[in-house]
Amino acid sequence: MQQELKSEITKQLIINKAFSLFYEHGFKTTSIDKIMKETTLSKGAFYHHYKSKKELGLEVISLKVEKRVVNGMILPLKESGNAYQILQEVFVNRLKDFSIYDKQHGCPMNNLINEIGNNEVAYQKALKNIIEQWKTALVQLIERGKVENSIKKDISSKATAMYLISSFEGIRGIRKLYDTDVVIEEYISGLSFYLQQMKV
Amino acid sequence: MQQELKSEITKQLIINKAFSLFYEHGFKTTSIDKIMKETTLSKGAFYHHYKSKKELGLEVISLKVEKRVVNGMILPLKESGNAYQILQEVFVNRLKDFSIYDKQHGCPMNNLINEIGNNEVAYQKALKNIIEQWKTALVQLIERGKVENSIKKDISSKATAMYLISSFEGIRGIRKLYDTDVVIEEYISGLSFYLQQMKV
DNA sequence: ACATAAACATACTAACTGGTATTTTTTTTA
DNA sequence: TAAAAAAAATACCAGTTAGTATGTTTATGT
Repeated sequence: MQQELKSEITKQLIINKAFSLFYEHGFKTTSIDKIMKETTLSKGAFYHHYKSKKELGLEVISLKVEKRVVNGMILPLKESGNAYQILQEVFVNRLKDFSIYDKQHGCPMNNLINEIGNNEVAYQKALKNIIEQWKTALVQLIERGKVENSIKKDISSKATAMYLISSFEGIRGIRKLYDTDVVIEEYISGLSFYLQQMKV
Repeated sequence: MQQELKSEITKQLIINKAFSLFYEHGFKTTSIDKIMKETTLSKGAFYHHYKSKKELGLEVISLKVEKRVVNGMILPLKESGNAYQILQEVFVNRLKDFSIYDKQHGCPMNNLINEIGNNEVAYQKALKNIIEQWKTALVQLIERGKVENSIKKDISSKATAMYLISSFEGIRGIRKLYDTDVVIEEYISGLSFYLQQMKV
């Protein structure tokens, strides 16, 4: 039982270090050696817990990357309150709350989508799953807004959800190229204008 | 003079093959060996024309990637006609005209932004330059629309331009995860709704 | 036609890659 | 407490990486 715990702790250590390195340097250029040097464990330890780099990648996506999006962008949508206001706050606040590091390094999910999104079907599915969760939560919120009469009834929830997600992920990438927040401020201004028209 | 031409032809050959391989497999995982195997020339030939992979990467960005965006998204904005209509057509038609291959592989620029956009300042600058050109062209078109009275005068051109670019690049990435055009159709629907509100 | 230089080829290096085989250490169980 | 099993370490492998050193071939200018 103590062994089981130890194993779990080691796996978590590997996953956490792997996520950080993938985020900082990309997936392909982060080697198992580099990850294990960070954990101060050996390569043998890695291949005892994981059968391949691919398996690790999938765990990092489904545990770390997904959790980040769920906590930052999905759960806040499910809180009670005015749907329109929640929509506005979540997108704007999240963007403003990012650290400089996170702004410079973009969205971990979006980085992976664009780096390995068309390499392996398994990665594709894992990443798509996150997008679908996000989309579903947005659609639910928008539908809620229609019922409570804070959002216009004639707009397409799915289209709006998809457009919101696209623009958010897009700006997260583009911001990486800049060293100021100007593009983010412009994005927020464009977003606000977009949101306003769906306000009832 | 014949030599100069030969040199230019070889460089173009290398750049073209490099672009295709970067687009298909990503920048980091495409080696000089793979590129030169495609050209049926040798590694010696490569290092005679380029001093490093980085130098090649920068040429691919400034020649091939930039040209693609200029031809597909920027030049069409400068044609005469109703500004609002041009905006709508360029974004929607471009997206619909992509081949299956291009949909599956995303936007070459966006792929690079997310793969190497925070690695090297040189890459950052080259990619940012393309975004800035695109943004400028969009701002000009929107301003033109305001003058000719096809676009509302109270909207921010810069914010709108940035929001349009963000969402376009975002959906190009997300589409890589899917095997149907559903997300693209939703995006177009969301975009149309966004555009409608700026119509005078 | 001959020296010069450009274009390209061949052979190599040292570091790094994902992964394996084997051994040692630690924990569990009977 | 001894055998079994899990956790981790060590040493290795074959293939790949960007880049270099040193050639050979081809064009150019005199």
